Amino acid sequence: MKIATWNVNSLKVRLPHLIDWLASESPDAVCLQELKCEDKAFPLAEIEAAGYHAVFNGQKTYNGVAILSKLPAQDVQRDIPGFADEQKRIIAATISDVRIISAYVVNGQAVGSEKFAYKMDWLAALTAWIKDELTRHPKLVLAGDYNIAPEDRDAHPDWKDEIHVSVPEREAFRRLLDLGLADAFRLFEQPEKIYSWWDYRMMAFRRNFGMRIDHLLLSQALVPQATRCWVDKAPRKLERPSDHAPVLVELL
DNA sequence: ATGGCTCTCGCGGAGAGA
Repeated sequence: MKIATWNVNSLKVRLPHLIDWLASESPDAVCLQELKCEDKAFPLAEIEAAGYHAVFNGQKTYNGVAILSKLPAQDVQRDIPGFADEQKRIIAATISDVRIISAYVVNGQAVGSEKFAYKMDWLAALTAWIKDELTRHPKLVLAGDYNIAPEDRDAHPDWKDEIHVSVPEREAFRRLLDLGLADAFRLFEQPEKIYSWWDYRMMAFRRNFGMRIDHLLLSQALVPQATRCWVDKAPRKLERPSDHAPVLVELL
């Protein structure tokens, strides 16, 4: 089973890239973030024509998440239960016997800002909810754009103590791992300087001035099933790319 | 080097992203 996460930065603009990529990679499930479209505008016909089911939690202009899957999704959950939030950042579904969550974590703008406080509150609510989900679903994948580079080696060294690499954010990420989740990427030997996001400016992609902020966290029951995890940089090289590259994990 | 992109809404230019 191949599971991917990809922040597409507008599903409408990236649809041709997505359709081509589904054909070439043939993932069993794909978590998407930053759809930037309402549910009524979701391109369901095109996705179905590509051979995928889709469940989605969309919003105009901002945010929006989806799960595409070859098998139909069951027990679909939208948003974090009990957490009042206008922003559409969560969708969860069971595919086969695996609970899959597509999460678009708050950006946070700047350490100490109001948006940063929202990011920390949001992560606390996510962590409490995932703890609960794990009691019901031993096989769980928490996939998405975390807007956190977990360690120094996950960001170009010019980033220091700023948003995405700050201590409080990294502690929040650690609290997720402490639930018994494992960063699939770090289960395997990896080359250095692998990132999943590069700014559109400054020729950042060409200079590999990026961060690894898109992650697939696996529950303990899934860790022994993981055989490979990698970032697919190919779609980032296309014309009009998303600023994020997809990340994939392969499970037995 | 944090600007200098790219996206959305909507028709000019602002806000957000990371």
